This record gives sequence, C-alpha cells and structure tokens, in this order.
Amino acid sequence: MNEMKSAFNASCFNCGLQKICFPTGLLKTDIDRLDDIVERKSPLKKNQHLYEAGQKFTSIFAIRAGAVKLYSYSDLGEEIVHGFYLPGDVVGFDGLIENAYLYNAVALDSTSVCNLPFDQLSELSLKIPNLNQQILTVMSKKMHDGRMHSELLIKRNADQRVAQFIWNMAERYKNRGYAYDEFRLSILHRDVALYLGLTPETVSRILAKFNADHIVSWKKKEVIIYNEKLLKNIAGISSCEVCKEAG
Amino acid sequence: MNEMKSAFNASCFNCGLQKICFPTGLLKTDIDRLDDIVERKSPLKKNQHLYEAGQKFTSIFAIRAGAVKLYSYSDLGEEIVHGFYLPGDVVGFDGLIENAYLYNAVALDSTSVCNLPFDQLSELSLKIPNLNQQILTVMSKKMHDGRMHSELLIKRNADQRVAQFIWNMAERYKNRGYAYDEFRLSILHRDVALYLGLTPETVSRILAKFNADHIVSWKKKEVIIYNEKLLKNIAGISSCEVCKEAG
DNA sequence: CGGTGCGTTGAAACAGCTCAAGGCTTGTGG
DNA sequence: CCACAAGCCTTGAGCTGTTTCAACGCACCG
Repeated sequence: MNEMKSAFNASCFNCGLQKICFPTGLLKTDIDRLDDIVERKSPLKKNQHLYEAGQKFTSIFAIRAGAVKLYSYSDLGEEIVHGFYLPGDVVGFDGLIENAYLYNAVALDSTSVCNLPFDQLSELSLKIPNLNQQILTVMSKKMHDGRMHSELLIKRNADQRVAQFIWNMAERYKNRGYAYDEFRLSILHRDVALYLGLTPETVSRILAKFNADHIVSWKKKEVIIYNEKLLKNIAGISSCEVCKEAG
Repeated sequence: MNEMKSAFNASCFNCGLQKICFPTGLLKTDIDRLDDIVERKSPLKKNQHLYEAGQKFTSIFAIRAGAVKLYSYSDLGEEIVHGFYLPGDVVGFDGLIENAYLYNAVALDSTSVCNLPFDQLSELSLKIPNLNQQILTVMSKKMHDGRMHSELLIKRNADQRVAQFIWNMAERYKNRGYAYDEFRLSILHRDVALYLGLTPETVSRILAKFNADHIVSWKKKEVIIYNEKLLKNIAGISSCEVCKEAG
C-alpha cells in the first residue's frame, strides 16, 4: 500500500486540498492515521462511474483531481442533476441512509479520488473526536449548499441563475488557490441547464448575451470572466442595486 | 430534573415518536443514557422562536408536538422558507457549520421540543457507536429531503408542487400513526408559496381548483383529502399516466 | 368596531418553454 | 486521413404558465 501511495505521490499530509477536504485541520498524528485508511486507485476516465445508484455503500470519496457529477432519475425517468464536485470536495454521503448509494457519480473528465472506506473511517472517528466533528461539519455544509441551491431555484430568474452558477464555480476554484478568472469547466451546458432548472436553449441564449456584454465567456469548456463585478452583481452577490442598469 | 420529566410525562423510552426521531432504534440502556441528557422545557407559544440565526449553537431539538418553520433571509432581504417540521423531526443541524445557527426556527403553533445539548450528545455518541450512526443517518436523510425539494422546484409545475406538498405532509402524518386524510396544518398559504417557489395568488388559485374538483380542501388550517389517488397522481407519485386526464 | 394581515379573483404582461431547423465538434470506422 | 454520424449548441418564432398589479372580502385581535 505504501508503494501505491508513492506511486500516486500522495498523502493527506502533503495534500494541498487538506483544508478543503477536512477544513479545520487535524493533528499531524491524526492525519497519519487517516492516511492509513485511504485507498488511492487509478484515475477514472471520462464518463466512468465512481459509483452508481443502488450499489452497496462502502466508502466516501475525496476528489483529488478532475470533476464529478452527481445525478439520478426521477420517478418519471427525468435526469436530476444534484451537483458538480471539484478537487477537495467529498462525495458519497448519499449512501448513508440506506447503506446503498442513492445517486450516480460520474467523472466529467479524467478524475482521481481518495477512497475512504466508511466502516474504517467511522471506527477511526470514534478515536479522533475532532474527525467525527469534521465529518458532521462537512455534511452540514453540504446541507447548506443544498439550501442555497433551493434558494437559487426559488428566487432567481434565468440570468441570475447562470451568473450565480458561474461565479460559484469561480469562487470554488479561488478557494482552492487556483486561477478563477480563467478556468477549465468540463460541464456540458445541457447539464448546467438541468441543474439550474432551465432548458439548454435558455442557458445558451444567456451565455450568448453575457458574451456580447463582455461579462463572461464560456466556450469549449473554457470559462473566462471579463467583468467580475458585473457578474457578481447579476448573480445578486453584491448589494449595489444601482449598477444593475449597466447589464 | 426527574421532576421535570414527570411533569411533562416524557421520556425517550415511552415516546411514541422514538422510531421517527432515531429510526432504527437503540438498546434500552442506551435510550436511558440519551434520556439523561434531554432537557424538556415548557412549550413555545405560536410565533415564538426556538432559535434565531446567529445564535450560538448549543443543541439540536426533537419536536414533540406542534410545528416549526425554518427560514432565513437572502442577501436581498427576501424571506427564504427552508421547510416545515413536525413531531418526531429533528432540527438544529444548521448550527453545526459555524457553531451558530444559520436559520430561524419559529413555532407555527404551540410547540414543545426535546432539547439535546450537542456537546453532551456527541460525547455520548462516542460511547454509543450506533447513536453516532443514527445522527449521521438523520442528517443524510435531511440532505435527501433537500434534494427532493430541489427536484420539485426543477421539474414540477405549480399544480404538481402544491399536490406534492400536501401529499408529503399527509404521508408524514401517516408515518407517525396519525390520521392523514384529515389533519390540522397550521401553515400559512403564504409560507407554502415561499417554500414552493410560487406566489400566494398561484397557490390560492390551485387550491380553489383542487377544491372544486373534490380532490383536497385546505381551509382554515384544516386539510381534508377527498381523493387520495388523484392527489398522488397530480403530485406525480403514482406512475399511472392515463388517469391524468381526470384532473 | 375598526384595523391589519391573509386569502381571493380578475385582467394584463412577460419570462422562459416548446418546437423546429441548421451549424459545429468530436469520435469512429473505412 | 477523410467521411460520416451522433451529440451538443445555437437561433428564431410562437405559445403558455405563472407573475404582477390591483381591488376587494374575510377573519381575527385589540
């Protein structure tokens, strides 16, 4: 297993995403213990599934590189997109309820993950109270994200939704220390539309408008933010109500 | 403290909501230990707050009777309604992230709750692994509820949203062993509208229609379901696509 | 008994959807 | 390496469900 670790040149201690993954930080000795249970497999190819709905729940997964989409199907067979996950994000909590995953997790790009077998993790978390707390915090953060998503769907119109989505992605890259005014985003517009409760046509029209207004362009998986302030403003982040006109 | 318990004639062991509160059940000895940390205060009056956004996070709360609304305000000052909670439901997890509650929890009716001080609860949960598991399960169930809410907002039109909301409430009463075709629902239509991402006018029109069609009536906080099948059908629960016409 | 907040109803406006057709990528097989 | 197919994106025109605005009724509470 140590070979494997070195093969992937990875350990929790050296991982730049540690602060995102388990935010408030653990003691070095505790990190080492966590490290011992982490399994790092070879990366997933694009369109490969990390797990599928109905599979037995075994692990939660921390994403190290790439991007993952969580989705499922409604009773009527429509695809529901639950969210997009980036390096440092943790997925798999949907498996906790029924001891089987509720959603499908698919790689949108070449993606590598850290596999955290849950029985070992929860055993360890009994010995490291802080870890237990971390897990709860990560989960409750996820709950809050969900609430933000609902707020978006309830209160925002199409322009605001798209702007907020792009800015949200940018901010997540920012928090991870990556460039955020210009980044790769391997998400289909179709999937964004599903996630935002819009049609692909509407998303397309709005992106065309944003591009024409030199606010942001998103072409061929490449996002470039030209006017951060305006983008945030449309998204409803800033409280400046005046500059709205400019859009 | 024992006096207080007997005063409210309550203990986790005797509580009829045990299965809802911590579903898969704990050993009797463990329940007693849980019981010891539960504080039961005098009931909240209508419109009193159980907690408010920004308050220091101290406890999670299990609702014993009444109803609670969770809400907050968006950056632009709009009210966001996050959900409605009934006896057996647990609220307060929003406090975990920042060690302060994120939302406001207000009683919609005279409401009594069991107060579970979180530091004691998490200490106890280290000693009772199953309890720890229960907490995670309750949380992940909440996450799933949130997802269902998003799905509703993304995929369903106004009729379906209202129907699904009412049926969802009915089902929750059913699960608790109460009458579910006729029950009290002390939620303002205004609040339902906010929760469903609709306007009060739209909700009103739809309820009028449902009433005219003898599907369900909701007047003066009293819900009566006349045609369960049709209601479920409109809500998109049943898979029978044919009977749709009848509506 | 009059106010205040909630619910109802109607008419008009509009945001986003649907349907349709065409263009552009990307991947695959000859 | 080219040709072709499949999937995704774009653009336009018309339609429809929901909102908006406004006015009124009703119930509850002081």
